[in-house]
Amino acid sequence: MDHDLTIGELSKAAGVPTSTVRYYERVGLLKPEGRTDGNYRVYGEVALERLQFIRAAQATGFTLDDITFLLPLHSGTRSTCQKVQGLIRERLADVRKRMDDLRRVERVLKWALGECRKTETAGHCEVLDKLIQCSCCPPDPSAVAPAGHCSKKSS
Amino acid sequence: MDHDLTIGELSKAAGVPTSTVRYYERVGLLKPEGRTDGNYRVYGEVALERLQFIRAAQATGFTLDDITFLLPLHSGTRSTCQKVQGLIRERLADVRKRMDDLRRVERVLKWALGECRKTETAGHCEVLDKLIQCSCCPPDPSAVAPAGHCSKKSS
DNA sequence: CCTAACCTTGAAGTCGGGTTCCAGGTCGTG
DNA sequence: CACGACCTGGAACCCGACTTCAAGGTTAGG
Repeated sequence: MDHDLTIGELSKAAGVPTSTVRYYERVGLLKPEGRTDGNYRVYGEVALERLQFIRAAQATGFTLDDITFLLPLHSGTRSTCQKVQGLIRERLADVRKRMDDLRRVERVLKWALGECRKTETAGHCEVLDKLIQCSCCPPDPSAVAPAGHCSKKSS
Repeated sequence: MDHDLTIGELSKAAGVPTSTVRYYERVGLLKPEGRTDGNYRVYGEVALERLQFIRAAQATGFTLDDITFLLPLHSGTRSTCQKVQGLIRERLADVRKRMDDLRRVERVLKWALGECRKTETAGHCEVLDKLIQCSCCPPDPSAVAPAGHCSKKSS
């Protein structure tokens, strides 16, 4: 193992386009170990791990900028636990806020679905008018706000 | 209450820059109720609610395009309950998937935080190495993860 | 009446995270 | 030694979501 990889092999192995790998190099995230005689990039296993780390970190919501900071930690540097913890806590707060928002949206959508079923027999689906009024997207002003269906927190 | 708002008041109330409000108007998300004699935009309470919803939805990862999805349906269609329900259900599925993803990420981050504290004394923060191993498997399967490095829990 | 704070439009700029295009150079197989 | 598949650098382009700029109009307070 530990056989060297071309950029294409690396890309394939990590499921990332070569263009993206070169882009990561441009922004300083992932350097090749060296070059061949023909000036091809040469990567080792470590690069694959790094690349996978980058994608994983991205998937958990870290920006490339964050990752620039995380990477040195990942490979070898020590005892910056405090900084790492700070970053993790930030992400965590972020995640929680997003979950709250999602729950709100879910509540609205669920309500809308039920409402829609109710009005189905009426021949005209009015739920969107209502949904629009409490959530988004303007109807014409004539249709505005007959009821307090939005403001309820419970019920 | 329900007094009209200028764009500045609306912005302040929602915590969104006026430039953004105008941008939302440009892309068809939020129209003013009308204009004053001096050609100032006039908004009502409804607009504030909409704006807040837009921001909440955005924060959960919906694009502005997603948020626009109700508009075409709204205008003049009737008895489209089925279509509407389909769309709502789609969004709902979407929301739930996002919540799952978020929960997964949250779990990983929480674990990482605890782990980080544990390994602190070891002098080297190893939590990131570990984070790689459990946090992969991205939301978009096409993007990453060709082969097994996701499923292995230890290495 | 003057001034400062607010508003108007349209166009251009920014930023993150890439992708695409060009004009070649290199490798391995028949 | 020719062919296609791969690689090279650099620059340009793309998209979403804004922000900023320029040049001027409106409005409230002193």
